[in-house]
Amino acid sequence: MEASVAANRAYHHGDLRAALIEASFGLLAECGLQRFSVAAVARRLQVSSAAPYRHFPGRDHLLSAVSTTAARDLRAEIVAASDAAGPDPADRLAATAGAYVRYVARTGAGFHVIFAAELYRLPDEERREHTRALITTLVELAAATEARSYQESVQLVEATIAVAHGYTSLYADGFFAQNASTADDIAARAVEAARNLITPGAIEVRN
Amino acid sequence: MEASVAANRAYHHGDLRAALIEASFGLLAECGLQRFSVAAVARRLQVSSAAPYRHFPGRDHLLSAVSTTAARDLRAEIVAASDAAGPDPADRLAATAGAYVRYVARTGAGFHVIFAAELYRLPDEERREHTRALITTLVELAAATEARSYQESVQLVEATIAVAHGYTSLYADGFFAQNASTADDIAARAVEAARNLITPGAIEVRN
DNA sequence: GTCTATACTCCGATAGAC
DNA sequence: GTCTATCGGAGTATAGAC
Repeated sequence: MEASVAANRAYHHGDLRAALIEASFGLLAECGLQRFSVAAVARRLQVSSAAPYRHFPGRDHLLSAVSTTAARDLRAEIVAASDAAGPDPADRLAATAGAYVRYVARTGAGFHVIFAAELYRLPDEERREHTRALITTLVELAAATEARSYQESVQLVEATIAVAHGYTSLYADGFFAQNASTADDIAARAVEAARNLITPGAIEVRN
Repeated sequence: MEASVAANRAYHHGDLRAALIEASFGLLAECGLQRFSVAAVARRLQVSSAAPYRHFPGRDHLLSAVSTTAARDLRAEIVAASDAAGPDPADRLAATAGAYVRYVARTGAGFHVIFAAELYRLPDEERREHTRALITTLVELAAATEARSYQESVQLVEATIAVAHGYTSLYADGFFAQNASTADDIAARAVEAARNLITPGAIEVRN
């Protein structure tokens, strides 16, 4: 997999396929999914616009590979963040919101890329494995809280992801620009918000 | 404002400008901001692709007009929803999340359109008035809760909007498609999540 | 105020040389 | 495996007829 030859004089790359995937993240972080294009990725790597088509049949297949990588890496960072959050199941689930915000702020590839509508019809088994694993990990973290049913766990995951994705999306759209907030600031707020909504039971104590 | 002449035989419209704005919402709801184009709106109204440029200098100016309308209408629905939510300030603020989800599900124009990055440089005073009014309304609803400072009110608004926008965004991306959830279902979940995170103080009671 | 027609740019994708 | 060259399509925007 890795390019064993240090210097690759021929044309540009030893492993254009991998370089395309990596460069796609940079493009996504800068321009978003909307303006993602094969031509732009090729420009970024200073190869011709035709070169990527030797490695991917089309734009969507490249995006599918990006989705696969993102699902794998995001899941790893979520696991790491929840492990670092300590033993409380609610803290562990809330930590995933922070991991999500930081990952997407850094790479540009969030759920809108991982589960992009244009990928649904694309039967990429590797991608589906990784996205399934990501969802499974999240649901398990939710199930460890006082969630009473699978349905409730799923809805808890959805709420947590919604918070994280909402903050991320608004951050990417420059909504927090006037505050000069960093990604870590936003991540912290997302964790706090997620933590609050994970334990609604405590609210009943008010009465 | 309204087309007083019932039938307008000449070409296509009595008020193409207004028709363009209205049709833009439909396009946004179906295709999203990403694929929004002047040409597509023109097609939808069965006018030539050149016609819109008699009313708007370019794509961004049309989007700015859409943003203005969306900010005005969304604010009105938020006010109505919070008034319908009763006297509790937390309930009133949480209701805005539901109003947001329903409005965006119906029209396709959320904060990503109202505060679209491409509009920042466009000095449209009418748009800025309406967006300011929208934000002010939200912050006032937040200030009515036990928020202790302006900064805390703003962050409460941000959290509420993040939840609503996150649910909306995931809904638009088809994330809840397998559940066959309706927009009202999602809105209800957004309200519940928002309600939970607005009163974090109750959590302290656990200890 | 809307039309037709057109120029320009960008992207997706393919053909064929090397 | 990458190149150059090219086609077809879509979008932005303008010019000029009506």
